[in-house]
Amino acid sequence: METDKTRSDCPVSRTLDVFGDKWSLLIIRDLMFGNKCTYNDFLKSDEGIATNILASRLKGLEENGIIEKSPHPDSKAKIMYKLTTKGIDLLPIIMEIYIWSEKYFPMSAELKAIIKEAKKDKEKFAKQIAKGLKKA
Amino acid sequence: METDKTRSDCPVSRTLDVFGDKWSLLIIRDLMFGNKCTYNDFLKSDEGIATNILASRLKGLEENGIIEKSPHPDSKAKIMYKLTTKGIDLLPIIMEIYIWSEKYFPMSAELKAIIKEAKKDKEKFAKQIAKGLKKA
DNA sequence: AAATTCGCTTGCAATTTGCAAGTGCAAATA
DNA sequence: TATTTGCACTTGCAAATTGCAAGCGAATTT
Repeated sequence: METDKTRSDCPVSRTLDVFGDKWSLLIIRDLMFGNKCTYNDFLKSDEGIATNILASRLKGLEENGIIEKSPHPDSKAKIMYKLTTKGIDLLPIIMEIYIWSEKYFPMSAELKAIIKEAKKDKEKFAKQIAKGLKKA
Repeated sequence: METDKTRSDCPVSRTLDVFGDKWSLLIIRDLMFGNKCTYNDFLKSDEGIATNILASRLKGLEENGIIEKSPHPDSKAKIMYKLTTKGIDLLPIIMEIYIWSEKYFPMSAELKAIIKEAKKDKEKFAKQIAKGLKKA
């Protein structure tokens, strides 16, 4: 998952080099829907990512312009990671993963309800979430 | 990318264990849009997947019910891999990857045109492709 | 002043990858 | 009929990546 592994010029292959990896996708998901934004947030999150892997994925995502660092409002010791526009544009992909996920795995009624809502008008839902992510 | 790495019961995490990996996604993509269906098709395709990795990914995808083997009409020596319904349901995800890809990577005018068409009515496009995949 | 929190880095064993070569069966060719 | 080719893998091995625990410097809290 480091940069520039493919010599393939296939755009999809290049795209998957950027974020087509479980941990990268989970980080992106956490940023979009998990209310998580610091290194420790990601580290402590359910999935159990190892600290060095987290660091390497954050680096990769930043190098590829998907996320960026910014000062955390609470403290100078903290760093806030946030999605760039390029990263926010991944929303529809993550949404479709959730939709597939709901069809094939058990899920809380709460989450099911949100997904049901999202499916009703995907674009509207995406825009709403994107707005929230941009203003932050 | 073998089965059951996560003890996490997060459905998205479990989903990404099934196909959240560059090679798995490229195989799925090849099955959907690449007109590829045999081991050698995948092996010779642009991305340059190693033969052992290909075997392991095919195994994983089969175990997870995304693809299945079937006899090849041309020859008894050949095996035809095809997407199950569960696999075909991944179409919207792959489509969104293409759409993102088109926004951030150079791409042939031909492919751009197809994506433009797909964006006009995603559901219709998906249904069309799904129909083609099911009948085969 | 001391302890804790934060965002990492480092070391190391274990797993996974990538590459090349090989295997066993089916089918086409000589 | 004998032989070569094509197909779907498997195997061996070096190199890279992972997962885990421990450590580290700067900022913050006590």
